[in-house]
Amino acid sequence: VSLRYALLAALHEAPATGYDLTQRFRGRLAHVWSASHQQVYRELGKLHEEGKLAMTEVPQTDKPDRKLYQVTEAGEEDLRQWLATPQPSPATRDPLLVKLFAGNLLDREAMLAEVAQRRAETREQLGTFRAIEREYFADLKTVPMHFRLQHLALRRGITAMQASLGWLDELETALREGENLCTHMV
Amino acid sequence: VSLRYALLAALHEAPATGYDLTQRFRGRLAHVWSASHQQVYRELGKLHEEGKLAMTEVPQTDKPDRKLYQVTEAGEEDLRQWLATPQPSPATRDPLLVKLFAGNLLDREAMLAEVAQRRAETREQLGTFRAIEREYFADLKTVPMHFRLQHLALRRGITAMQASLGWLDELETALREGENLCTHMV
DNA sequence: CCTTACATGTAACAAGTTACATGATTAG
DNA sequence: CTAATCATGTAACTTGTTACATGTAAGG
Repeated sequence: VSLRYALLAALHEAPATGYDLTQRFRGRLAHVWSASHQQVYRELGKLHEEGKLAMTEVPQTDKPDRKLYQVTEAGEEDLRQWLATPQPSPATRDPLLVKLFAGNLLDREAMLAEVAQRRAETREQLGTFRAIEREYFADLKTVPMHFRLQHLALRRGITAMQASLGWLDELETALREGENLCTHMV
Repeated sequence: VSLRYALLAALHEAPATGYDLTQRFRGRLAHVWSASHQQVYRELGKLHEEGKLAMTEVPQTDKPDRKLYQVTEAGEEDLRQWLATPQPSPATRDPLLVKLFAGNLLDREAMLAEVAQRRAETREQLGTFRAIEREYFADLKTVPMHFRLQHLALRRGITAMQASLGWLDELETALREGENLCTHMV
């Protein structure tokens, strides 16, 4: 149920359109929450219907009109209540880890390629997170509370990516070592 | 689409019933994949219908009969093909991180309570993972390949939990410090 | 000419959650 | 008497993904 609250929180920060929100979920908020534009538009529609969001159409020439959403009092109250309710930790579901349990069916070369790909993705993510850190959290002196918490959230993303890279190295080493030990990975 | 392959991989390791698989997803495999018993039974039914799994009913006295599943050749081929296909990295979706973006709506006491709860859950998970490590991976000398890879998967879970605990400490510190700086968290 | 950015959506499907349902046995 | 473990499922719902649909403008 958290998508709606992710939207409410993001709109509480600053009013935005569905398009903007989709961008945020792929940029600054990628380590926090993710959603496709279809999900975003659908949920915004629902929230608006329920009176949790107010909508203003902003006409544009040359480009399609924008629908700017902002949180209503009802929406704020909803968000406040959700904030007060402890949320369960998210479940882990990583297909790469699943593969490690396939034993002798695993193909070393394919795995090495996948590890390389995963590493590239992870490095890129890490790069964007660091760029965000430089852009938004350069001055660590002037720290209002909400700023510090957002920075902490970002640090979580950064350390997670770093840990991931370290682990991928270990995995690669193990896969390469195996080459000398046995032809079929049994 | 990965649930079916998580099931095929788990059944390739050792034939099992839906009940067994559900237990595995909550125990040894919790850091790899998770699924509720409803999901497991549903997917097993489909896989069996499609001929990817063979099923044997094992009558029991005193307890309900068991339905033991094992991977067929068609299932193995399917799994092999999936293994050869690179899978996307999983998206992050953590409601606790969402909360950090709610700014002035956030209630410090509620957050501290939630952090404490999350820490307790994480510590427990870490405990079980370590127990598994002691039980299954005590002798690091005798290492067949598939064993090493499973150990690596487990190490991933363990280090993730440790990193999580460290971060929760940082978060708690930040929340407490804020108390001295401002009454409302703006 | 082709792709990217801007900006919105619908429809169908797959995956995951929640609630309900049954029924015996064992341990506190 | 109550709860937990064993063992299976159905039904309804919510969430997330994939494919399809439209239309302009700018940049390489």
